[in-house]
Amino acid sequence: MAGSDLYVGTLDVLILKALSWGPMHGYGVGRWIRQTTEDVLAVQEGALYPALHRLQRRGWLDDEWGVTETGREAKYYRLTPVGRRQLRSEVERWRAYARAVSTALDAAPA
Amino acid sequence: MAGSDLYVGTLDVLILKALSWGPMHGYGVGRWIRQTTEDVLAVQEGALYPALHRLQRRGWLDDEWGVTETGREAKYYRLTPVGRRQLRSEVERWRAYARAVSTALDAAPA
DNA sequence: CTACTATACCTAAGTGAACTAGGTATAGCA
DNA sequence: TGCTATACCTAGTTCACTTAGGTATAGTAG
Repeated sequence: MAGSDLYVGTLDVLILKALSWGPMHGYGVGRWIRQTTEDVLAVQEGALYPALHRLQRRGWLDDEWGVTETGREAKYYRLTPVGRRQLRSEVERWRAYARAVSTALDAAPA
Repeated sequence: MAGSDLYVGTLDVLILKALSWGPMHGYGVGRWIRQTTEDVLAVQEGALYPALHRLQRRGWLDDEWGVTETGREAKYYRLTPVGRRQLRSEVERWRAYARAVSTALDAAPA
């Protein structure tokens, strides 16, 4: 069911943030998200790879094939300057949103 | 564009929370969300009314026609016991999710 | 040598929530 | 008389995510 795991729309900012640490391949982005959220967010590959392609189409990412530390082929993604600006704006959007929702949910009843 | 305003999936918990204050009509739920989030979230009616019907179909809400303080007909929604349990679980889901994402976004770079 | 797991990539089909963009009707006010 | 706010609604569209597969290789357990 759509939305049973991710709140739809929050994946992009997580991908951008992961790549702000430096170039990373897709599988690594998924691992980064899982690890930094302590398994709270487990991104399905069927969501992850299309999202990477989408962000690249929008000009937020570049890709380049490379080789991992363990000698495997992997496609490395890197933030473009536009992607970096997008990250800042998406982080701001998330913070304002999370603050607003949390305030609403913190109000008195139930 | 889908998701340009709401993170998809967060509307349900906001509706349930609004109704935890007591019975409220749909238009009032929209107003409650807008006001308690200080206009950060402005729910479109095309999202709000279908969501109310959806939650009712799931057995989380009851409805009853009534009259507002200003003498207008309005459909009042009320949480069912199941809806109240659902609210608690959705609030927990939101909190865990928001905590996880915020932690990820707070990490060092960019 | 054989399985199995983890790594690393991918896509097609389906779902469904939200957005867009309309519609109806009434109360109150200028 | 017209405008705004209130109060309800839905049809059509979009598109992110889930489900459910697929390929291929490195490393390890048996």
